[in-house]
Amino acid sequence: MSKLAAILRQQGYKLTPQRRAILGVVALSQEHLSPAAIYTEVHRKHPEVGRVTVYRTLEILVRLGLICEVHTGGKEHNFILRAREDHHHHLVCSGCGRVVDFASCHLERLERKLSRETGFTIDEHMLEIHGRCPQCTGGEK
Amino acid sequence: MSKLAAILRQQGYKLTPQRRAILGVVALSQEHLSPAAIYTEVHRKHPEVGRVTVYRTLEILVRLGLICEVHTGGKEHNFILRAREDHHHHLVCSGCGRVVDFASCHLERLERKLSRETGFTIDEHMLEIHGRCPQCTGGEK
DNA sequence: TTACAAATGAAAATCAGTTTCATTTATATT
DNA sequence: AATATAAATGAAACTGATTTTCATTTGTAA
Repeated sequence: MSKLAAILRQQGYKLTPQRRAILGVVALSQEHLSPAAIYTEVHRKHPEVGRVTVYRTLEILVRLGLICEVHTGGKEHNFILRAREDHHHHLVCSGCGRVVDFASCHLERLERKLSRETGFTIDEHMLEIHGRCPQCTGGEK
Repeated sequence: MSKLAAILRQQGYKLTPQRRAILGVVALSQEHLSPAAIYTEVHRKHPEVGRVTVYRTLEILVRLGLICEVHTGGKEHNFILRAREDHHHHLVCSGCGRVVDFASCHLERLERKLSRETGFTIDEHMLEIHGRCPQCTGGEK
């Protein structure tokens, strides 16, 4: 039984085949999780799993703090596995859409300063850098 | 003629009664603006103004840089009046939606490093910090 | 086994936002 | 003031993600 499954079980949730399938995909996912992507992936192997169940399972995972939502601005919800220690951001090419991850953002100093000056408790930050990759730099739009 | 109206006019946009009404509400608003809230407010006094026009007007204001979007996580879009023309970011309270501007982000070093390592030409960055303001820190939700 | 609360999924509902398109209108030009 | 016309409007239909409803199924503890 996977680690995620064990935690669910332990918290009193039933371990259905659908949930197992969803947890499997979530656990393996290295990227951001959108409900749609998870549904597509899960549904390919287990056509008996419905969209609603994906949403409900993600809801549970959020409630248990195993994944957390990132607010990317689009209309989809996006989640990331919380266990992952590798906090990272994206460098997006506005030419071809290529995305490069990067980890170091060194915003801690800034966050501490802001916290001190405003009294805010800082939870998270969203950083995205836009530019053009080498292939797109010379060219058109 | 209000300042916002003058700018619109100057940019070649027609000054319709609907737009005047919307600009009036936007100009007075101290908090962040959701399309729904603006529609409700405008529609109370001018029932002839439709939802679509609110969306379209907000779109223009964004295009002109007079308001900018903040990502608060809900499904609604949220905008704030952009008083300042210089580069700045937002610290958003996830409790009450209060927005504090801040200017220093010191991402130049990071951008140079990324540029060197990836070959990207960096154009801009998007940074938004989320947390809870002093009033919302102790409490519920 | 059995009992039953929990879980499921098809379909309908919601909700913010967008698109379509026939009609109206602000504004520049006579 | 009258006219021409591109821009603007709004009702209604649409979209796409998410949520709700509800009849049916199913883990799991007893």
